[in-house]
Parts: sequence; C-alpha cells; structure tokens
Amino acid sequence: MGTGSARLRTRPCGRDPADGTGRGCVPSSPAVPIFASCHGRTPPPPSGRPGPVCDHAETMAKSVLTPQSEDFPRWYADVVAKAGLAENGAARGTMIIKPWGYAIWERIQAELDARIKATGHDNVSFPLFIPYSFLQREAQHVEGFSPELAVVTHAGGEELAEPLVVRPTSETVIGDAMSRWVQGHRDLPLLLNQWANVVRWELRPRLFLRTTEFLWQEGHTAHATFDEAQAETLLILHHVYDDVIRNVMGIPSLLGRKTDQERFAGADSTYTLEALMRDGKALQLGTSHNLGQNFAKAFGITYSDADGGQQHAWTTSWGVSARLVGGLIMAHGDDRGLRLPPALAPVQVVVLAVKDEAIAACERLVGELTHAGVRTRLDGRTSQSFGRRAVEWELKGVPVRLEVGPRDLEAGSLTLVRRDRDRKETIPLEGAAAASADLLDAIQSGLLAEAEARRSAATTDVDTAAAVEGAGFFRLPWDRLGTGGEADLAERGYTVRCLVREDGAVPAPQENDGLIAYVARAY
RNA sequence: CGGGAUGUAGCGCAGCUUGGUUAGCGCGCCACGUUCGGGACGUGGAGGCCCCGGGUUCAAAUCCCGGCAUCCCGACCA
Repeated sequence: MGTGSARLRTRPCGRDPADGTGRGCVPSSPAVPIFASCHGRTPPPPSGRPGPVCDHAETMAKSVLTPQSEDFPRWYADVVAKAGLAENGAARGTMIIKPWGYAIWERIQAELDARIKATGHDNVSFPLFIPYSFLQREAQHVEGFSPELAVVTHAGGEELAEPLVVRPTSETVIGDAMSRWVQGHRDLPLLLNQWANVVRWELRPRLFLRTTEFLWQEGHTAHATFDEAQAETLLILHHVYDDVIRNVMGIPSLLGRKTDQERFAGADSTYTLEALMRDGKALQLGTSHNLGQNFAKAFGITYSDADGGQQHAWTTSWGVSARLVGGLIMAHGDDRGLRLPPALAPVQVVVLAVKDEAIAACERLVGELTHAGVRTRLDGRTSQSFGRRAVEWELKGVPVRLEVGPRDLEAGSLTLVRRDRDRKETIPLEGAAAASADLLDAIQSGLLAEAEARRSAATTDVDTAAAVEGAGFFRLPWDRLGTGGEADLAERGYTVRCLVREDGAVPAPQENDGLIAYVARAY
C-alpha cells in the first residue's frame, strides 16, 4: 500500500510494524502527543498518499467542543449536552438527567450507599411535603432557607389551612420523627440516611451545579453526647465522602470547617469538602454538620439517660448531591470531553467494531472482559460511521476503547486507546482483555495525580487579603484575615472556602487560633 | 425586582427595515445506494398554530396595541 511509512511516523505503534510480530511498541514508546501538531486543521487528504505527518490522527484532534481556554462555562455546557448527560427541564431551573448522566450518578450513589451502610446507617424515606410551621421551629434554619423555599398554598382545589413547604432539606421532618423514636439512651445512636430530591429556588441555574430541584443523599443522626455527634460528623467527612470523592472519583479535595458566614443554617459547625476545578474556581462537593442540640431542642428530641435524667440529644446531618457529577466533569474533563476515572465509570472499556466482520471477535473480547470483572460495552453499531462512534465514546469519557477492524483481524491485533492520554497503541488480540484491564488502575491513579498536581500549582500562600487575585486557592492566616477581611473579600467575589489547621487537619468546632483560611472564587 | 435582548421545523438560525410567489438555510430525521481505521457521500423525502390575542390592510412572519414565555447583566445556596 505504501502508506506504511507515513503511518509509522504518526503512530509510534503502527498497526503493521516492520518486525511483523504485531506487537508494536507497547512498553517502550514514549508518550507521543499524536494530535498535538495538527490541532484544528482541515481534514487530511485521502489516505493512500504518504503526504502529511498526521494521517487519521489529524482528524482525531478536531474538537467538537468549545475549548476550555476559550470559554470554560461554554465548554461545560457543551460537554453536558454532547456527552448526553442532561438537559434543561420544561420548568425553569429543573433538569432532565439523561441515561449517561444518570448512570454516572448511579455509580456515585452505589459507592456512597455502600459506605453509608457499612458505617451502620439505615436508609429511610421521608415525605416531600413539610408543614410550614416545622421550618419555623428553628430560627436560624427558617431564616436561612426562606428565600429559596417553594411553598404549596393550594391543593385539591382549595387553599390549604397551613401551607406546605417542598423540602429544601429534611432536618425538620426527621427531627419531628426522631422526637418520637428516641426515648431512652438505648435508642441512640440513631443513624439514618435518605436518597431524595429536594427543592431550593434558584435564580441562576446551571445543570448539575445549581438547579432548583436536585438529587442528593441526606444523612441524619442523633447521639447521646456532643463528642459522639462530632465523631460522626468527621467520620462521614473522611470515611464516606472523601473516600468516594478521592479514591473513586479521583478528585482531591480540601477538608475543613466553614466560617460562621458560610455555616449551614441551624448548625453549630459545618465541615466541607472543597475541590478545585480546571478553571481555577472552587466547588463545594459536600458538607457534614454538627447540629449541636439546636434541632433537638426545637423538636424535643430527648432521652432518659442511664441515671434517669432527661437529656437533649445531639444531632448531625450531612449531604452530597448530583452536583458531584458537575464536579467530576470540571475536575477531569478536557477539550475532547469527559474523562471518567475507571473506578467510577459506568463503562470501563468499550469495544468498538469497525465493521460487521469484526463483531464476533468483539463479542469474544467483551466476554473475556466481563468475566474479568470489567464493566464493558460492545459498540457494534456499524450503521454509524466509525468516527462518529469514536468521538461519542471520547465525549462520554470511557477510560479505555478497543477498536477492532478487518485489518486487525488479519494481523491478530487491535487498537487500544486510553482516554486519559488519547494515545493509540496496537496490541495483540490475544491477551488484549487482560492488558486493558491492567491499565485501569494506572488511569485511575493518573487522573488523581494530575488533579493533585494542578491543585498544588494553583495554590498560593499570601499574607493579606489584598494579595488575593486571580484563580486558584489562596492560603492566608485566619487570625489575620478575620470576619472583616472575609467581608472585604466577598465584595471582590472571593469567599473563604474553609478553615484548616496548619498541619492540614480539620479544626475542632470552636478552634480558631492558628488556622489557615483557604480563599477562592467559587461556583 | 431594575436594565438589555429574543420568540419562525427536533436543534441552531435567516427572512421583518421597505407587507405581496409555494416561508428558506445548516444540522438532525426517514428511504435507497455507495461507504466505514477519527463526527462519510450522493439522490430522493418527511417535517411549520412564523409564541398567544386583538387591530390596520385587498393582502401580515413582516406594521400597530396588549399579553405570555425565555435568555443575558446587578444581592443567596448541595
């Protein structure tokens, strides 16, 4: 054919290597950025001419999305639309989560749910409607939430005697139930969780990040002592949330305590996980609250202690939402779309049959991979062009793609593409399942390492609030900043994302001396 | 709530200033054929309450009045 040399130049692992072993150069080839030199150019001339260096790798670079560097919010909207994650609902601020977006959420849910149960919590389901009066029982709570409440005043064709609130969160209804369920100290701790939708009226919605209705998980617990409640608050923060977010989703986050300004309405102290997105803005991924005895007092959650005295319980609440999907997109996504960490990906390996005659071989591969415990999908939609399908899986962020075509079958090989690097390799068909499964761990840790490196490069130590300028995290002494400095920063669009001890640990509820404030612009 | 803009095919838009053929274009969709190793091509086709209501006129997507809806810009939140 005469195209061999051109191909070899563009693809270090050309499918017809001179040694004829079909092995290409899997272990030794340097990380060649195959599309770096031809980004965004016009399509290559018809193949068969040993002309330009780029061959088909050139079109591989053609971006379907607005580049991140050009307009990050637009890039985000493009990814959500083109990867088929979600779209706007008919009513303002609502969201339709599409199959791929929901599959990602279901994976997050599964990982969280397993850990929530493993730490002794039981799932329950509480009502969507809450009597308005419940909200009013806790002064801080109503005050914090009333601007974003959706209130039902009419139903069944009549005006309601007492309006109903569509739950913005469930501390109040659950507090009411707890007051009946908790009688003696033997009923404690009471460890509950629910998966639910909640409604908070939003003026500026953004798919996944801020919508009027959203899906989340909310945990609610009651304890006999402050210390137990505090231990629960931090257990969830570290061993449920951070474990999933870091080890499954591959996102490093800062764990710390919120300032009084940013505290949850009704909490004594709020702990948070804050992650840095690729545009240098911070995103709050989850919160865990020590509610002290505020809700116990408001709802009469009391118990008889071992000495027969009546005590108020100590409660906590904690939640993460489908916003995590938004965080995932913005933490890992690149100009070609989503990049899913394998531990999370609904599909870890997609096997793409270039033409019909490759389908049987693909089915065998899918069988081997599935047998090895890899979440695998076959793409045998040969009525659609190869390119369209390749782009689609790239947008969707599937970590590994195996392409099998007629030429591969002849050579006993296939093409492997890893999404984290967008590098193509030709490997033998024999053992390909095992080889691609082995890659998953490397991709997982690579994405986390990349995000960590990006964050540390974007974190700056400063001495004064005035020095806070631009993107990324700014560290400065909380003693020096104070509540006044916090207010000044707010006017310039910056917030104190969280307070952390000098040694990186999470501060105690009342601890205030020697803390570091992490400041950033946030979503 | 204040300011700016937009409603025309599933999506993105043109047409409106200066009223007048059958309301167009791109993408998508359907059929057939050729293709398939990075968003294929050809031919044919389907798809419209021109946001709603009124008015002006022989004639309104186009002009006038009134609604409604959506989007963008200024104070909060998983």
